[in-house]
Amino acid sequence: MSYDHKSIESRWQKFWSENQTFKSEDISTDKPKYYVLDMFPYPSGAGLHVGHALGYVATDIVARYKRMKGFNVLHPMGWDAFGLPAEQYAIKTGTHPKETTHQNISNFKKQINSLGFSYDWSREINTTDPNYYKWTQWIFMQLYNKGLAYEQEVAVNWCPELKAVLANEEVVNGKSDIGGHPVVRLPMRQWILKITDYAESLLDGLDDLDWPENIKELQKNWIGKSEGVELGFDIDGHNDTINVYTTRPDTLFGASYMVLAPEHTLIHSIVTDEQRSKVEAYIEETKKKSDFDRTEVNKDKTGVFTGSYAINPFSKEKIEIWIADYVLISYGTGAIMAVPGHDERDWEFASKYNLPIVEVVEGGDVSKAAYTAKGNAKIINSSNDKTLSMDGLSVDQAIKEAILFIEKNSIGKATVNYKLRDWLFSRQRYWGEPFPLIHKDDSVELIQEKDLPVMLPEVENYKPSNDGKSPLSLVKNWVEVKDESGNIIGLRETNTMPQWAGSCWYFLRFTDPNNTIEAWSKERENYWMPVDLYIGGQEHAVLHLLYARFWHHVLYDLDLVSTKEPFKKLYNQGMILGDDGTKMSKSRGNVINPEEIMDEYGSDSMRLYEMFMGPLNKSKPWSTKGLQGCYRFVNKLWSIIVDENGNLSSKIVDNDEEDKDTLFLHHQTIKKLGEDIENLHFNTAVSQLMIYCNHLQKCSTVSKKLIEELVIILSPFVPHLSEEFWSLLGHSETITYQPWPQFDESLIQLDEVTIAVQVNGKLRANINIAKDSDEKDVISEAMSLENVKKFTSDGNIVKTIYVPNRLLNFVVK
RNA sequence: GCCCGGGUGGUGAAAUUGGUAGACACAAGGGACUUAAAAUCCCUCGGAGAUAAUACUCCGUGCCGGUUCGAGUCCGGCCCCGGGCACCA
Repeated sequence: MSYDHKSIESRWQKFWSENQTFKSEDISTDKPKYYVLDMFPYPSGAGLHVGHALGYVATDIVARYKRMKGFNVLHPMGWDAFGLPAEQYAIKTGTHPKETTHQNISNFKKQINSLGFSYDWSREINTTDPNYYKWTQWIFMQLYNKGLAYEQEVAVNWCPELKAVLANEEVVNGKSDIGGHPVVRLPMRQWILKITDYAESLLDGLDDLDWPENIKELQKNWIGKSEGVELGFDIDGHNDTINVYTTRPDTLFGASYMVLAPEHTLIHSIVTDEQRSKVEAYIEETKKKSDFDRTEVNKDKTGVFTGSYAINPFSKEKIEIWIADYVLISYGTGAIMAVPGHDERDWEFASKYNLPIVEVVEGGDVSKAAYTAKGNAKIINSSNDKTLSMDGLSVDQAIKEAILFIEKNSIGKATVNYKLRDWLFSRQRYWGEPFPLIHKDDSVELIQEKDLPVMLPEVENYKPSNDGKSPLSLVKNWVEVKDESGNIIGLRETNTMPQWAGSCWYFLRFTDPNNTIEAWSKERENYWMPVDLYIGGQEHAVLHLLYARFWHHVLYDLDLVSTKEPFKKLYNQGMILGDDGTKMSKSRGNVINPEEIMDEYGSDSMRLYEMFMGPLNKSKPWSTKGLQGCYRFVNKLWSIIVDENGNLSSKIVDNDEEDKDTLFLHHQTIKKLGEDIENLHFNTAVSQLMIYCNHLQKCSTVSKKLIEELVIILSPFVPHLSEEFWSLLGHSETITYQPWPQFDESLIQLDEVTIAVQVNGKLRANINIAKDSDEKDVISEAMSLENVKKFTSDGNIVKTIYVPNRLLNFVVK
């Protein structure tokens, strides 16, 4: 009988579902816990992608392995279902996003189940379910009460095409991350979360995390901490001072002009009548520019002189004050001291407008380019009788000296700045979580906790308006909040929360998904958190992964969770490319549909192949030929264990006698599989299984005990097939909770080893000799070989290097 | 420009972290079985040379140099590819 993957796989999927095989204990008193999590998907209409499967197979193998190692495993799945596609589909067709979402989820779930994943479906969650978003709103209330949510008129990233405001993280090169539509700056009233309050905390927490270095680096760069000093420059003839932020106070003597951002409020009071019209025209010009145009690095710098002067607090010289859009109002103080000698941007600007360039760090030629060396570079031209002298100091020393002087004379103080901006948290959208907020006259109030959730109302029109009002603003009887006698007491906030809100805490809800009294019980949270292993794509490096950490840090400070960091170990799966080596896309026609693959070859083969393709974190091209190789392997396994009549093969015997080679491979395979799964090196685990099975195929008999252990270690990779084998081997229970077999280290040791014999580092011969032979014996054996003699006879052996059981090297001169 | 990754056969990749480079698989070629095909099984498979020989020699992990008895692995300098950030003072 041939291997019929369809009937085997559907039979065991049904068995697992009916028996709730993978249900975790809420809290186990005798088993240690292991929480292994996938980044839950947005259930798109396109269905499951082979790239989804890659990460899910990896976590499933770990989950199944840990169960066999005696852990109480939490391996849940859910749906991050609020989001634009369902809403855009609703605008086009009038179908309620709820319906689209429902259909997509059931399709996704069907596809996920057909891959044989061991999820505990009793914990399934859906971010659009009021029983879930009730608690998303509740967490927002905690943030609000802690003073971390505020409303402000701000220049926002408005996308006219999507008719929505986007977060900085969602804007890429002046275009929307989703769809690539142009984004412009517009002032709008918005809800903002003070993530900047947690900049330091988020930076600190990274140190102890077992995350890929590049992701940590990405977050570090995004937070963008810089240490410097904020100091005031007096304005000549005014009472005001201009505050600037600099990381190079050592170059203060070289500050030969100043620049204010065009939005800077001081401009109007310092501009001279003579320059006023030019300055105002420039400000107007700036307003018209998109953020993208303004931050384009290679564009020509422009600016206008204000007519006023400031006094350099170190040199006491009068320097011109300009405005220019290369200075950003949103960073530092919105004003800079310009040091053209040692800053490329300032140099470019000074050259264009003929502003003085002063050399204060020795080593370059400031008439040709800015000289930006730091560290030990020497300070020159930096002394003044009235203030201080820094000549001869290194840059590092001068920075310290300058700060000391600045603080002592109350000119300014040492300051830390971050590139991270507060998180714009409202969207003019229907398909998102409503805010638990009511506007009353001039104030805003949270609703009562007992009134949660604020339900998303039914609407007829999902289209946002052109002026940035959410479709919810049209639902009068929802917006108006009335008291018992029908008087309007306030108006609901009509913006909704961004897509990221639901995913900021879903891993907490999985620990206690059906709790109706609280978001999670402290006890269960304490038992399960943190997530031990989190696998997903790299695209969330500064979005979901930073936002979720932010919320978690806040919850920790509020004593609502027991760990500061939510995800102990993070691992990024690589991308699966099309067989042409490019990204899979419909337009290229190189998309592989997992359903077709599973239909033809079975999900066990597909799982195995995705793991065998290469290292989990690397990008690699799909090859259906490669998959067929795994299919061949699976069939080979079948032919070893099952005979033509579908019974257990007669070569499997109850005899315990085994030859050394088989025992060696058997124990080596158990050891290697365990190590490889722990290290997420699934590709080498699969190849070890292939090596072992190639050997077994050649054996005339194999003991049943070995086959049983083999089937157990196979089961995380090919779970359906393994259950089938397990039952053929005479077991009625699932294989899921069989203990992982022990390996015997002594059987992995060979009695005879091959030692490479080198002369001057070049291989000249191999000798087979008893393991742990004396160095003397190895040398005399080696010396007797013709080829060794040939290369050693020309000179004297000056040195002999012996690596036991591995290598012998003669150094001949 | 700055910060991360990464360059190994025709292809996906291994290499116990300084010790026999190319495991395992794909593709290709040859053979067995078959009327034939599929499936399966066996053999060859980095390059060059040499041989009766799968005895042997030389070259080979992006390029150049260094450390070492010995380098894919460590150090210095480049080149190329992928990703991220980018007028952040």
